[in-house]
Amino acid sequence: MEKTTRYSKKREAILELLRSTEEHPNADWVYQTLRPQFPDLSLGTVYRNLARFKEEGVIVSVGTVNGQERFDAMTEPHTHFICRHCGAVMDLPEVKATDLDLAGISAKSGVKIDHHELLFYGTCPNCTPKQ
Amino acid sequence: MEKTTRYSKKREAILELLRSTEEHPNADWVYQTLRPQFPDLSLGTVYRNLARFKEEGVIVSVGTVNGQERFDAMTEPHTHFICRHCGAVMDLPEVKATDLDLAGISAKSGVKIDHHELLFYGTCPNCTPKQ
DNA sequence: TTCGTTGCAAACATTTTGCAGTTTC
DNA sequence: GAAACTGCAAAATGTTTGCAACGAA
Repeated sequence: MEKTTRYSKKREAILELLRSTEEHPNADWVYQTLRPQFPDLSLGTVYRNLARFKEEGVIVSVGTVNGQERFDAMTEPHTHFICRHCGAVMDLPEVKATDLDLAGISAKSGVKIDHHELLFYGTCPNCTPKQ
Repeated sequence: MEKTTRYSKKREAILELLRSTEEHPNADWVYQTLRPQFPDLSLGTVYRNLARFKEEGVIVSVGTVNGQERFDAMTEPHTHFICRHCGAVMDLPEVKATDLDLAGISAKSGVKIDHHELLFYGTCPNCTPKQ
């Protein structure tokens, strides 16, 4: 039997928050940010809903930074930059990995591709010492 | 004072193993694989040396798959495919993210880039049911 | 002999899970 | 009222670390 879905104020708030931020947050950031509004929110609920959103495909995992998974509600593939110093994750709209022949790649390699991530690593402007 | 480096048979074996495999292994795979040869090897040593190699730039982290970090001794950027089902990580030599104007990107966005990763996600041939 | 390296086990951090109470429908 | 959802706290998992013993130079 399929599991039906019921409304949940907290789930709605978590997704709203993910959609309204450019932080590419981790679970704890979501938890801390929603706490003022939902004092009885629990970290377990955040994790459960993030996992659910990921399964549903409503959000995407950008990767793991300093041991913590980072999420993005922008699910179309786009490019990210990860600062090794402060751990910030930001969009890099300057770069597009669009001209990728996905069908051709699948055909040649035999893999079925459903998503891709282009990640740049380095030092963000804030962490670059201005001399 | 700078720390000097001393020879270590186990460190050498760990790096050798990383260089000789296409598995893109995690720490535990390295540990398990070297155990027959080094029955007194400890997981802590594996982690310590992996961290060290990463700092030295001799190996690179491909990303985190099912909560475990995966490594690659091929440090020049190249494309990887990650199977969502079995967690296998493999090279995708068909795809090249070479025609990226790194200098131009840095100039436009203000970030300093030292590495990049192009990751494809999906289902590998082994996990594709052959009907 | 010095000090870098390791084994071991304890400590840590993040994420997952079981269960009883709450909320949605 | 049934079943989904949540809080809480305990458990599980991957990784790091302190310390005493070991090994290289």
